[in-house]
Amino acid sequence: MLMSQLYAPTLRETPAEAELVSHQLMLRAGLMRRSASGMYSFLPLGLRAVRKVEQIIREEMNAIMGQEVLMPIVQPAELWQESGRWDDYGDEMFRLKDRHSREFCLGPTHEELITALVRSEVRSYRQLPLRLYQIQNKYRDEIRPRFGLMRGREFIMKDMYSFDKDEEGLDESYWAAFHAYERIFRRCGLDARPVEADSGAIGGDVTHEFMVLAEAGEDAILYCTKCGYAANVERAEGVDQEKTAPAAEQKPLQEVATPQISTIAQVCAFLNKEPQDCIKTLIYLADGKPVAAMVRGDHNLNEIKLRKFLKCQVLELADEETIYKVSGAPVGFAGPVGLSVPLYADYAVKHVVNAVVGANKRDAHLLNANLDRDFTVTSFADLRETQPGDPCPRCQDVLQGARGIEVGQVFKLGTKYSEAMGATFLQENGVETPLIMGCYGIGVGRTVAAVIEKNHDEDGIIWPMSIAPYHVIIVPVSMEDPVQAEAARKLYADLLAAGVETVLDDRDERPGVKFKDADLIGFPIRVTIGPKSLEQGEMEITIRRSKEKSSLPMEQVVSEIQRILEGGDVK
RNA sequence: CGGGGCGUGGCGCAGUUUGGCUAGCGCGCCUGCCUUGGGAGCAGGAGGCCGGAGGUUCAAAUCCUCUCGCCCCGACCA
Repeated sequence: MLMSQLYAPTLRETPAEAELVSHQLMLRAGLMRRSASGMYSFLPLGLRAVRKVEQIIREEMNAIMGQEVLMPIVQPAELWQESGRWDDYGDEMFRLKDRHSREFCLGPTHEELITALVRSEVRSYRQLPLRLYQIQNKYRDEIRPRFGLMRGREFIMKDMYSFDKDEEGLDESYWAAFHAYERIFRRCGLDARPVEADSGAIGGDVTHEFMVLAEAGEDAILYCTKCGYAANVERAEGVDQEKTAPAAEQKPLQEVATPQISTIAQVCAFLNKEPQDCIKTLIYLADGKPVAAMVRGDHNLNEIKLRKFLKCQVLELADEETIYKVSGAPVGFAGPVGLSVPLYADYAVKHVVNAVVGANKRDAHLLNANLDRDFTVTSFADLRETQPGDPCPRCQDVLQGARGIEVGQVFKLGTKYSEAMGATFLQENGVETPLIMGCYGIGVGRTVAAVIEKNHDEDGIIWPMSIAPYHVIIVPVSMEDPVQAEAARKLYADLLAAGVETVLDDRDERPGVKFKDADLIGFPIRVTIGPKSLEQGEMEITIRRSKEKSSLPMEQVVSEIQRILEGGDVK
């Protein structure tokens, strides 16, 4: 490709719309442009990187017996009504009607479609296992799109669906996908670590997310350096610890006036207490019924855990009116003493002695509240959000915290969709059984963004060889000089002939401009052709990542580049 | 949806508080000269219904009302 022809409009200045480095660089390097909030057009360079990631994914999916299919973006409402998700998905689903007023959506995912596709064709265990995948645009009307490709409303996703005859089969499919993911991300030059995760709306119990550790990541994860445990904070288990400190003496319960003081921070400042001396009592509506949940003052409640524990569909913080009705006080003064609704407490609450709690009375708190003496709880459970510094649920060592970009997730779905949609097969013993499913997604655009997030410097992108839009850029210092121009064109032709993806910067620009663009776009290898070295019959190779330069005789350039390419990535 | 911010040539911004002359600056773009190992220099030039609609006024980028879009923080998610 000739640089003069390549549609890669680079920007000297950073567009105001971008916050994240990866987003800024994708715009500056001319990889993509925004068309609407959360929607992007890929330009040639960006698309080439995307295609390379897709190709790696295809190879690894095919290697585990995945077969590629392509399903529509526009999906009929009926299928979603069958699974119940037409209502569950809510505002996040892009919905539309055709001219006959029939309802459709832009697919946010494809479980329904694939299940429908398979149920009409798979009849027997002999046809299993079946692993189908597709790479397709998906649509979610995100509440807040942000960070360029990290959270768009339109995004490219690979998803594979597995269908097995039993749990063992599902397990095999699951781990095959799991290990394929490890290979995929490694090939993309990413260190993506699997963490235990919550399955969210998709359903299922066993699931891992693949996280690229990065400050820009939207997810918080916890991990243990000793035993290797790693989990999303949404999922990370809390530990029911034994009491360590000797029991302090229980002081008498006492009510204190706390006018206008309702948050933990305010209470602590006012009463000269520490957050861990307090117990937070939160009033929730679980499927419409009020319940109370308690965590220690320095802890946060994990709503996912509470919802699972209560086995309810909808869990939301109670409105002011309900809180008043339940606690007899405005928001901020609820406490366990004398509360009549079911009361669930996090394990850590067990060990708070002489706690500060709300008095269930406006502008008042209680000092020295103690479990059993002053209040009882309906039951204890793991309800808090686990945080860095907490003990590891596996080995009790200290958990570390980090932020991560979720580039992929694997789920064991079980029979949620096959059952709802009647996708069954006949087992060997003739019994009709729902297919056992798994699903496995990778955000392709997000993966590209994560690669850039982890591979850049102040000058621009540093592509790993495996997904670089082009491998090599040839930069003649001046195309005006016929000797340089001739040498550059010859090298260009030779590299193309050798199958090396090459761009020749034939623009009539000063060398500085060409170097800056080359660095910004991030070609892994640059060949500089200048008058001085050319006199010696030499050219100069610069490695983008290390900035390492070496001059060598021009007839050796092609073979040297091939050597570098065969050596895999240039780190 | 709540909170905050922003819409002025392709990009980055000033001007808006306190209405007033032809709407500026840097970068980019076009032409010419010159220059050629890290975003050169000089000269000339093109390009803007100031997001949109309505209103106030002799006069609106500037004041008022409504509206659309975009970004950031939060609740949701690959």
